[in-house]
Amino acid sequence: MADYKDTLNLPHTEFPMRGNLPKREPEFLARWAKLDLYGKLRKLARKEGRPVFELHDGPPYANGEIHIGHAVNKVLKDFIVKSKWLSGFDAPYIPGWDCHGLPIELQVEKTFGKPGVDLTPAEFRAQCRKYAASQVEAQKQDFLRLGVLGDWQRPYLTMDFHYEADIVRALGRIIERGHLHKGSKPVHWCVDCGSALAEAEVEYEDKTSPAIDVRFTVLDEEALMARCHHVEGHEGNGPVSVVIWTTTPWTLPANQAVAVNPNLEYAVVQCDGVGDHVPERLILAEALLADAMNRWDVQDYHVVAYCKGADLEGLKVQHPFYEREVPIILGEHVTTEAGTGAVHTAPGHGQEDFTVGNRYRLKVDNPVGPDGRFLPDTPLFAGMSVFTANDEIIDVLKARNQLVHAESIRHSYPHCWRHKTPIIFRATPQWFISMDQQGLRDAALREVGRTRWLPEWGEARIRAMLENRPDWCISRQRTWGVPIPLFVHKETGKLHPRTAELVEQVAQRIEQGGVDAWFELDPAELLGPEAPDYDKITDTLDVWFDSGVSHYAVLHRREGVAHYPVANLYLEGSDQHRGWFQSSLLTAVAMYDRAPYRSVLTHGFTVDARGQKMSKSRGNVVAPQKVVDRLGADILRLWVAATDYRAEMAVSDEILKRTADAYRRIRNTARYLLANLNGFDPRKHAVAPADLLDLDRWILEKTRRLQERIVLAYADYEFHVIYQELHNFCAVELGSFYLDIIKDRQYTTQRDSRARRSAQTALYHVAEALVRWLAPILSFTAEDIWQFLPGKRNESVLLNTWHDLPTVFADAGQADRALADWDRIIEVRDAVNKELEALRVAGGIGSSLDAEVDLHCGREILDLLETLGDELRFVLITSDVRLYLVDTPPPEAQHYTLSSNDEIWVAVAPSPHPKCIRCWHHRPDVGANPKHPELCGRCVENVEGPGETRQHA
RNA sequence: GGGCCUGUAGCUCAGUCGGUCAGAGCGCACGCCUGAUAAGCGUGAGGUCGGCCGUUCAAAUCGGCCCAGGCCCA
Repeated sequence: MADYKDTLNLPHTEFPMRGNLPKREPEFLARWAKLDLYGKLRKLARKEGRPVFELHDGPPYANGEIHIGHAVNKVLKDFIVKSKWLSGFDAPYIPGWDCHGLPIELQVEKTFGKPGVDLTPAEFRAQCRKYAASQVEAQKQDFLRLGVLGDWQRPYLTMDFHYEADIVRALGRIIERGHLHKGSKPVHWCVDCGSALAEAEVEYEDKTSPAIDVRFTVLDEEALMARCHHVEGHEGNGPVSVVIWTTTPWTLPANQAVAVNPNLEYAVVQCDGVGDHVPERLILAEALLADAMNRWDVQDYHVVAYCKGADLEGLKVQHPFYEREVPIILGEHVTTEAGTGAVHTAPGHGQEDFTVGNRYRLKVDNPVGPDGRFLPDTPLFAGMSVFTANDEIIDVLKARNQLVHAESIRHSYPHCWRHKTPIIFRATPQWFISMDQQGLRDAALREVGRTRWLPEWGEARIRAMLENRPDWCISRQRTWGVPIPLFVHKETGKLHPRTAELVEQVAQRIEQGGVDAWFELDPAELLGPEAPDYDKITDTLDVWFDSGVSHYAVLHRREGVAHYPVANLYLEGSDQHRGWFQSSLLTAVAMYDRAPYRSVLTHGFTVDARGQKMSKSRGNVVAPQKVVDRLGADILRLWVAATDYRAEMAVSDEILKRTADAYRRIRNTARYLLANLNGFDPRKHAVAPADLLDLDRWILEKTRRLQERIVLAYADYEFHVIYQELHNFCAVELGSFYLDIIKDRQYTTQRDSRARRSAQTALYHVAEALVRWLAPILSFTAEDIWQFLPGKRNESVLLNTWHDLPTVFADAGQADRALADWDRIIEVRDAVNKELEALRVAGGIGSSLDAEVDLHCGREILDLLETLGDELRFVLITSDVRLYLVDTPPPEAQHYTLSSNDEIWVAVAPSPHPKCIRCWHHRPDVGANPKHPELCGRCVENVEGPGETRQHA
């Protein structure tokens, strides 16, 4: 049997079928690094004068390994940046890190001990700086490994000296514009440390505390009773008191109000013998009435009136031992979990009290000193330690007949992690950025309206937060942070009159020597002889302020960008509505009266297959490093692309496996394109659009239209749409139709025939387009493909823009008609396939080429199919097709109605003819040429004649 | 407890203003091919559209309640 294999044009490529990504991706990373791809792109952009699109990076915190959420965030940004490059933009990307703050301090403390105790603050800061740098380096390696393109040589770090200096300058500008406010706020306070504690330094342990019920006597009984609904018409008798319950009697000297829940039902209860008290009326939440009476051991009581908590607002009550009238206020934080439903409120001693107190403009009184003792001017309790004062206060209450009941309880209470001693809440002086004193809130809300929020609900979210948020407390009492470099007059408490100038001088010093330049500064250097009159503030800034001014320290500073710091896009997780989006907005509005971004895009959090959050304790964490090592970064990237990131993003082994399946399909499709482009030189062999076969025009038009959708989807950040389109294109249009059909033409026609070159021309354009579509997402794989594509090309796919696909139809109308015709042909093919399958199951055939088809058609569909002539058999991949105008279709023919309402009857049968060993079609003319007894006529012509011609497929 | 959001086949996603049997690809099952072969092709089976109650001639699509989950607060 003669072998005709070498007369065929079989596909061939060195492009490997398997990606072997974990091993090969690092090779591409090395290429890109050597090439300085990012630098080259920037240079190219400048040369071409491209418009800038700036995605400004939100800095991750420089502590710990990156988790999958970091990966998602950076990969999404990378999709956008790369797609912008391909769309012809100059898309700089400067990655950043957030480097100051408590978590790093805690890490450093673990190793080196406490600042000011085990090492000097300056030494401590040096260690923090070193630690942060090491974390940045480690995270950078992981981000790089994901294939994220950016200026990794020069990232921004909030601890860079110039960044630190700009933080100070930003603060200076905000102060100049009148937003700074000095106030006080309760913080966790350890009386043994004599200092504030951060949330992370607080441990909860059981503690025994007094629990007391205290009378706050209502001053205007009539006003109260007027607000109530009375029971049985009588009002009861005796004094009226609201009863509060507290486990911290020592906070009573600072009391400024009594809070009730506006939605709860309150009862006025006639009690004629609580202890040995005279007849009286007590107010407490109805839901807690039975509990309280039980606690107080009172059997004899009855309700004389009811009211809603909201009805009590504004009534005045008498402080139990001071000459002080305090109001009843409303607070949702008041619950019926314990107590009386009335909460004594001391804004200086509790977070919630502070918040609700702000609303009512209550005084933030703090009679307790740093050592936990009442200040000397505190009546009754001066000098006493708060915990020993508890008993004293109970005695005073008793003596004044204001104590209803006292007992002890055991409950969970915050303790200092160092001393293991109970801590207190104590108001301390702090610095705030005022939301309202210079209209910051309103201006910020206005800017929210001028920003595009994606998804749209982001606007409602941040708006609600801004409307309700309190002033921004920007001061911290920490070591590793940027100083609030202010001088405050010892007598007047006022800022130095030359503050603006001084801040700039400090900034310049910090620019040279980092934050230590302030901490080590002798005030006399700046203030001269005035120095003794001023306090040098040693507070540090909230780290949210650090990252919040990146629009100034990064965008504003970078050359080549417009002078105002407005980024095209910020992109972070949806938690940043409270975090960075807000801190950036507030600082930018405070400094410039405008938002730092035009658009804000958010993504959801990663969850497991069941939609539950990831945590070590649940054991459902997916580590990006593991995914990269096992499957490759491109698989991780493809998963990110495939998932609609606006909601939660589910990851699991199965999901990643499916992603890897999809990857393989895409990769193999690309591989097959390359394999069929073997020997194709686009400059020499490309067929002019007018000379292309119909089927090749079809795929080119399909490709052109798909590209339009893909480019649009990139512009809209709809990556999951791209994934679906791309995958379907590979599987459906290409895999099961176009590529399957052109195999015959590719393999059997002559190497340089128009038939074959036409298909290669189409394949070439498809490949050129596809590799670019892939590049932002499957960056490694696209680069891999790029190296194998025929024709002269530059070093990286990213150095190009979307492929300019040829127009193959005269106009859109003609293209529409052609595509619609092919849709009908595909439906005919589907019908034929069903019949072939039936025949195959019945054992009549194996390959579809073993069969012949008889098609009985209505007039219109017949006309359409006839235009393909003999080439219809290639479209159906059968050995022969016979067309009939429907008359009386044979009984074995199956009837089909197309969606166009065309009707066809399909009959298939095994071909009676011998099989051509070269093209595998069964033809009557096999063996007609004695020189080639096993070949069909067309193959003979292709082997040693002029070669067959094709028009359509 | 509050604000914002999510819930369509095993997986990832479509389902425009409520109206032809709820779609696609993958996966799965079965078959074919062996000239894309740790590939490719064909056929097929999978869904109470989270649940309940309403509005409507008609709801995955509108309203209410509930359940599950997420982010941010309390």
